[in-house]
Amino acid sequence: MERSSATSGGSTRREATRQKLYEAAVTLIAEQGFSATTVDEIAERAGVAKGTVYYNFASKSVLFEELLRHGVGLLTASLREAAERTAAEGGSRVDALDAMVRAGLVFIDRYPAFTQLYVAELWRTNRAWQSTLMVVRQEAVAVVEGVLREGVAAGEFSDEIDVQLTAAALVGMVLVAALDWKSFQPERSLDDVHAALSRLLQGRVSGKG
Amino acid sequence: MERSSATSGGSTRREATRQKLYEAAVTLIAEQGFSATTVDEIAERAGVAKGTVYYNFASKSVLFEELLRHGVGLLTASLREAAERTAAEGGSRVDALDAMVRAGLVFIDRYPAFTQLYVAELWRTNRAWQSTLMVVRQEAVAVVEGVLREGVAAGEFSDEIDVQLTAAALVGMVLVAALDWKSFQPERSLDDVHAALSRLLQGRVSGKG
DNA sequence: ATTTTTGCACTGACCAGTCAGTTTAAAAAT
DNA sequence: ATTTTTAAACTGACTGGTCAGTGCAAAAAT
Repeated sequence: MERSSATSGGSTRREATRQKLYEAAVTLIAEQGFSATTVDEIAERAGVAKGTVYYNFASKSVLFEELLRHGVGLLTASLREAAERTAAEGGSRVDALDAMVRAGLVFIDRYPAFTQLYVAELWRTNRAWQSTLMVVRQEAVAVVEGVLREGVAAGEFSDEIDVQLTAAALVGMVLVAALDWKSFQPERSLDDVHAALSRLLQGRVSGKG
Repeated sequence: MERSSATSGGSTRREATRQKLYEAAVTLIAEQGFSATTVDEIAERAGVAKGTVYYNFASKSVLFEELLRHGVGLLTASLREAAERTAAEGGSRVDALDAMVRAGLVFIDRYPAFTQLYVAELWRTNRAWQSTLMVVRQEAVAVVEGVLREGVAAGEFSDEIDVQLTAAALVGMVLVAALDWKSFQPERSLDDVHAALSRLLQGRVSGKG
């Protein structure tokens, strides 16, 4: 298991330990919440000594904050990639929105525990990691807002839409539908769920279809 | 003795105390989460001794469960009323959906803390009140599903829509948009937010408008 | 040789739940 | 009317347990 360090000083062993801790923490916190999850549990599930947690992270809160940043970083990158790919392929803004819906679903499909945890913490106030959460939320929502704004500028969307609120509503639509999917109809395919949301997104609900 | 408890107003001493405890608990738990909120805090904010909490509720969890039931009961009643009123006035199913969106917004406007708390707990697993939450969620979503199903039967909605998933998506849309409203643009009026969501609901996003 | 991990004992703060005793107010007795 | 009785409602100090974080010497990995 030798992994030569192409990058500077950063040790690979340490990184692997941190990754194990992220994975252990994310599922436990998703299930139980931050306060109800103990550091001993996290260490045990990660197969690591408690001292190692504190060797790698300053505190339980810091571990959680870095976990949040890590996870949302993945989501944001994925959304951005979807929007850019669509644009490069000459798709419309609606196509871009649709591609982002799918990217969101793929993310939630792959990291359901992280999504649960994120939703559970997002609207809390008076918490230590409040500011981290705000920053990280804004990065993700901003990608959606960007596409909406471009669409309005290009005359593709009505200039009467409320960009900020509409972005929030779209994110909510995907988030809640996907969590419902995972919780109550896990046997359904991603394509299936995507198709249902596309229909809603494009207003193809009314009418006999 | 004979506490004349049947006075329909429900204004026995005990009932008043329980109400105070609900109000104290809902804001604290919304801010901090269940585990991070102590019974001492709840008692203090309610202006009551800790023992009183345990005189009125079997445990901290039971207090929370009854709080959940209480709150979702209000929401469900409100959604149902909105749907029925619209039908009685001869409105279409889209009108009913729209009225329910507004009822949801009104509820969140009035009980923002409850909404926060509800969303934060809804998708958690392995929690004591899991089953309570499921039941209570289903009651609320079922109202939306009912309207969608009627609409499909009446040919008002496409028979290709996925009722369950669409209902979840609609609930999510309103929930997330409203929490965003309260968190980041609290100065906006309810009508304003409602208008933005109506537009999205009716697919009036694409096009120059 | 240095970084990282382990194992484990320890501390001090914190907290859910208990319980013996006190207050409240309505009913019964005088 | 006034006093006495009763049961429900409430109080708050106390207990037993839990948990984040520490300290450190030895071991393992690089």
